[in-house]
Amino acid sequence: MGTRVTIKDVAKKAGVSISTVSRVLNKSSYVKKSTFERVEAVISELGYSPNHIARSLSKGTTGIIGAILPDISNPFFPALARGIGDAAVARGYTLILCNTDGYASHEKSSVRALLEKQVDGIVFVTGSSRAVELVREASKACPVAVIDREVQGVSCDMVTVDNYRGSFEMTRHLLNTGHRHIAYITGPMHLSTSRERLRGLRDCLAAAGIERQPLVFNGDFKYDTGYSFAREIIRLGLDVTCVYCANDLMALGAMRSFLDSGLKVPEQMAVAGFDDIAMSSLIRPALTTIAQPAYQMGVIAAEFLLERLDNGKELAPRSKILEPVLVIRDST
Amino acid sequence: MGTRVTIKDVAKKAGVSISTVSRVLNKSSYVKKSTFERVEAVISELGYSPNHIARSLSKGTTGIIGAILPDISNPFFPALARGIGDAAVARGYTLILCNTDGYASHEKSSVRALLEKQVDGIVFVTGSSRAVELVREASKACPVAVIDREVQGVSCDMVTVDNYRGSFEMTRHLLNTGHRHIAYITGPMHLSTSRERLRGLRDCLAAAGIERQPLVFNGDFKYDTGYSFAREIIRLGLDVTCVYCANDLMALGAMRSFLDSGLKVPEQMAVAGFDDIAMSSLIRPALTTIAQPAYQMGVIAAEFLLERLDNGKELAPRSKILEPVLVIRDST
DNA sequence: TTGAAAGCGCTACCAC
DNA sequence: GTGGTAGCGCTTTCAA
Repeated sequence: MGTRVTIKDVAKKAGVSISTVSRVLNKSSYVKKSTFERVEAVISELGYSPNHIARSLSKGTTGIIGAILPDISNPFFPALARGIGDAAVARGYTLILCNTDGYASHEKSSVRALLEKQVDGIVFVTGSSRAVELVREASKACPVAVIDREVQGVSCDMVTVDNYRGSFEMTRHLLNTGHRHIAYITGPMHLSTSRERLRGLRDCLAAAGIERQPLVFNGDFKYDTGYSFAREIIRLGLDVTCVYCANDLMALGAMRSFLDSGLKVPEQMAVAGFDDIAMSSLIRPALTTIAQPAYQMGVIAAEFLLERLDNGKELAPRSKILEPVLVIRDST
Repeated sequence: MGTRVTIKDVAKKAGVSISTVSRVLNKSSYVKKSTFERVEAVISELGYSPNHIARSLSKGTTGIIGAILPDISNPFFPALARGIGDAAVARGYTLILCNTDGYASHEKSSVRALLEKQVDGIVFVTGSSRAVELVREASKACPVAVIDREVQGVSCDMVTVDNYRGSFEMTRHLLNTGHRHIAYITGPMHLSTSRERLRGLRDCLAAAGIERQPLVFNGDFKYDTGYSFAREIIRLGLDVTCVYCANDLMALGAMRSFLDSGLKVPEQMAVAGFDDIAMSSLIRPALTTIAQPAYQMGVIAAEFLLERLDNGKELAPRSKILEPVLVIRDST
């Protein structure tokens, strides 16, 4: 814990005013070359580094953005967080990270904490059903970019993946490979992603003239849930040739379950997921899934936000829908 | 972007001085009950929330801690980051996250960014060989807790895992299961974790009176590296019955490589790792590995730091060495 | 129990 | 080109 060197110390030692020191710090207006160099010399001599907090207070911006997401230890989010972080750092911003586990209460306290810290903007991956009001509250204080999970009725930048289309294509693939009796394990239904994926499945089935409805289980994106529903499917001897899950983690669980029960995947039971987390390409049989550009989503969302901060705030809300891609591997 | 309500507005509306408002905000000294309630009413009426930046400037603390780590999208770190974050939030702190990819230059700019932001403390997972000077520089400005990878010659809190012992035990297990011709793929050798793990291996071999030296490959903790060294091992027909890797990611790569080449794991080639990332228990054959309590490490490190911030800074540096545990699964 | 006022370290406007 | 100075919004003596 050293002594804090302030702009005043530099000014005194260089024999100039603090205004001048501030000018060389910010290169904000011309300073005579010799003065400039003298000040710079003193700065490095004293090891001075500006107090960003003080600067923030007087400028009204902090150079910090916040990211609110459900759980960094869920394998889908690290890439996303990395994308946000990289884009932020590239523009000289710094990132505060908040985990909510999808609880409205944690989302609320995260929003509050970030706003108190006067972050310049927030990237928000919603997890609770109270998303709208929280996004709205946050938007009153700073720009917000909603990412991954769509939030209706708010006006802010939004970056998502075309979940409907991804799911539609996956379903078509499933139909192409001969499956007609499909079980589907959903994600939490208050999330747009979950709803869209289910809708994609249904519409594709309908479009193909399949009248048999898929067997739908209400899941929650967790590995264990995939595992147990799969076990149920076996136990009940359900007439199903394929289990398609709303995310990879559940698909991995389901696959494990089938394998543990001695079923051959994909011969006796096909399994498909959604996300394309790292694990999915590494296990065997490798999982057929819909790849989401998570890193890219993070980058784009952060860039939307930062452009809005740098240029005027009065840009119209932008939204970007990224195209997911079907990755056919060995599980289907 | 709403109007910022300040303490002044509250004071005026409540007909008191800003000092009094500050007092009710901080409950720092007695305020007459009726005044207190009136102020509180105005606060919620106006939707006032204190500007943390201003508070930070005058108090000299920010309530923010920084975490510097190599890469949040490397599966070992999310749990650790979550641990740090949870402990921080529990104490009312907020977390800034920086990724360095192990580059000294990025570590340096991260340290700088955090110090400028006046963070109250830093949790540092070192990745470069310039760790010592960076930790030292950071320590001049705020408390630092070094985590996971040990840094010699600095005086700060430190939380690590007993890598030596973990590796020793793994080796004993390998010997117990009959392996004598062991190949070992190291991590980056400038990391204490890598060195300790190698030392554990060697010492255990020596202790068991095995004179044949292990075949050591210099790795870098990456999946692909495990994959290619394994392929080399096959290609060269090296006389080895077991490949032990300094982390799970490489072990997973090696295993994949063997499997792809038609070798049976563990019958024809055993594989062992270190870390116990989620994937390791999910693949088949499940990976034998040394489990590290990553989440707990994060929690403890953050708590060391925060206790130091709350109580006096003059605590002697503490260090905690957690015990890893051998998890025997199917790959050995 | 409350108010006035001096900072915290910096930026930015206004003079010279 | 450079200096003086009024804030930024809050905390914290010091008085009253």
